[in-house]
Amino acid sequence: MLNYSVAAQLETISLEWLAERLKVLAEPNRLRIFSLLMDGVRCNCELSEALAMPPNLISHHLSKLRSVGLVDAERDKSDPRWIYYSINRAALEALNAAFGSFFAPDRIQPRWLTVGHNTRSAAPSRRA
Amino acid sequence: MLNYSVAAQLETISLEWLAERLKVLAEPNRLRIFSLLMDGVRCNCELSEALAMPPNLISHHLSKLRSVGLVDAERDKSDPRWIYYSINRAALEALNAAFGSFFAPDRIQPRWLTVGHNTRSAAPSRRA
DNA sequence: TATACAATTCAACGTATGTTGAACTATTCG
DNA sequence: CGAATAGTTCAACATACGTTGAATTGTATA
Repeated sequence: MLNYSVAAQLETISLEWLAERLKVLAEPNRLRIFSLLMDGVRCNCELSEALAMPPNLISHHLSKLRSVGLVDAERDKSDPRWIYYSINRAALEALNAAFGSFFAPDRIQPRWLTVGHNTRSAAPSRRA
Repeated sequence: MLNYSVAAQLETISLEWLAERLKVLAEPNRLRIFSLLMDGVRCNCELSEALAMPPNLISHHLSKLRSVGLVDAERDKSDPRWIYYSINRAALEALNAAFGSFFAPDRIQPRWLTVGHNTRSAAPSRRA
């Protein structure tokens, strides 16, 4: 099949795509920041106070969240010193879709399902 | 409120719980192993061959997946050298539930929703 | 103009982690 | 018994990463 390698490559891409986002989210403090942002747009100083973390650390974690598009930033128009951070809903929905499709329990297959269906058995050949 | 700190602690626990699992999953090779296990129970040697990775590395990643209960192991009764690995469906379902509830797009709140609802405004006080 | 404030950037540190290669255990097969 | 097989464990390495403290940028305020 000609499309096989393409499909395989696409799956590889989406797998890397998913891993990259999970890596960004797989950190307790970033999860806390993310959760506060879910409750509403926040600035660095608010997050810093709420989580008792220095502003530069908040800034570091926010940049990671922004690097994968999950968080947006917008300067205050009346006072440009302030930057408001928010969850990018489209990015979050895309992540949910990818996660749900990759980790869907219905994907789990019993071992011996395809025995005899193919020249290559579902069980490993016990001899070389 | 008396239950507040308890609820906060519970949320902290589940947040750490979620972060721990995401950390285990946030690795491309572990995602590949997990995906193959979704297709059916596999032994180390099968995974090793399919992913072109040394058996000790597969073993290392499998132990990480097992450490959070997402993967089970079972020895072959007729030949104890073989160990069959499989996805723990209950653990996967629990993870899906936690992920879906934490990252549900409907949780996203607009910034100014609770203005005037509390003594503490949704906006940070611009002065000390 | 000098001070205060929001936020980022930079350098440095210790720790965690994926990968590699070799050694080791346990069981089956010739 | 000796060789082969499946799998783990151990030591070592380079890299990635979260945290800290200080310096820097840009804007508002007294």
